[in-house]
Amino acid sequence: MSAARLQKRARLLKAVDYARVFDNAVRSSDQYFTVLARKNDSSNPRLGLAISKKRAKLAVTRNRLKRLIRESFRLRQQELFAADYIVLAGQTCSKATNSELNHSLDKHWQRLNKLCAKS
RNA sequence: GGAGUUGGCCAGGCAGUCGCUCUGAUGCAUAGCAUCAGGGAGGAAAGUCCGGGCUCCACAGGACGGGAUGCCAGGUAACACCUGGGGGGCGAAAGCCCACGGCCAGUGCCACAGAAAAUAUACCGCCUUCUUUGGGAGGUAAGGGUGAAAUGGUGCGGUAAGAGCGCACCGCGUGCCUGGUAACAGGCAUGGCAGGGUAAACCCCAUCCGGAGCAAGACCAAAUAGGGGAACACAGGUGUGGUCCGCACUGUUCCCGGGUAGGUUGCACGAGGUGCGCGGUGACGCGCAUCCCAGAUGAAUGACUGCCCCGGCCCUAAAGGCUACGACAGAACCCGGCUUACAGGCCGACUCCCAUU
Repeated sequence: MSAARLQKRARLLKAVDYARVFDNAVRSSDQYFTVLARKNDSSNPRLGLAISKKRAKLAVTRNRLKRLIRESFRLRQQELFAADYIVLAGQTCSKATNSELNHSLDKHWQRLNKLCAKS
């Protein structure tokens, strides 16, 4: 099995999973994204997405953001703490370019790794 | 060559790496994983504005109410769509646009101006007549003035002045004839003129329409609470009480029904695509052959790199270089339309102008 895969088990799929993270999480945010994280009981990190219509009006834009976030998570997941992550869309994310968003996400993953290690 | 009109089509391409989802096969031995093969967004997937299929509910039949449509004919499963035709408007033309039934069934409304906005009526004027020379009485609707709109228009006759008062032509109404399936068009005769506009005002007439929607509907079904039944035990425990009886609550196992989270299904063969032939002016229909062409569900269809292409920018030009740029936009039960958004490009038909042969 390749290390850079992103399977269903690495995703948050249920409402209860989301609720657990929102309930008590560490956060990292900038103008593009807010990323929430909470340690989980399984061995691998899991990803959830929350891109609101308010922040990204067009369906095309929302899809693009989700794909970018999944891609970034997929490539970095080996370095991440075993926790549940939720990425929320920020103010200006719909206007930014792909490379800008990728850089932003990289920073978030690093910062959350430190925060999770402390807690 | 230029200006324009119109119909149709495309929606960057190729390669590599890393992924996502579905289908089939094989293997491991099953919440799956691996390998191989194959499929994986649009012309608008959008707005959710119409029309259907499908599903459930309701329903003897009908009426009222409500809504939609509104020249005619055809197409279609159906439509507010499409095609052909008629009428009106715009344009030099190709062509484009039109809610295009009825206010002599009824009711309402018509600001300002104006004498008067519809039961009618007369400000100035014109004519006749009377007169105390201020004006009064009568006739008139041709002229002036108002208005978006004023009781047909033009001309001639006629008259005191005028007036469809009379006549001709036009308009309008009615009747007949001819052509056309029809809308309608044309012709002839006749009536002297009926009498403003507004129906995206109520309304009238004709035709059509039951309601809700895939979160429809069907099936499986935890945990927790609780309902019904059977068997076992018929003993024990708790409460009431001084104690017994009694009364109330409480057991174990199994079954049944409802049903939440969740899952499966509906869910991808269809008013289906492509090609050919035939019928039709056309929309479209018929026949034959052939193809299987997305199926996600916190929601897949992507990211990165390189090359090319098309724009843009730099450069005197070429060569070359740069690039945050690559239209509008993402399926969610499925079709037929409409509407709106849209970088750039390709193909065809037609009109007008200029030049040349």
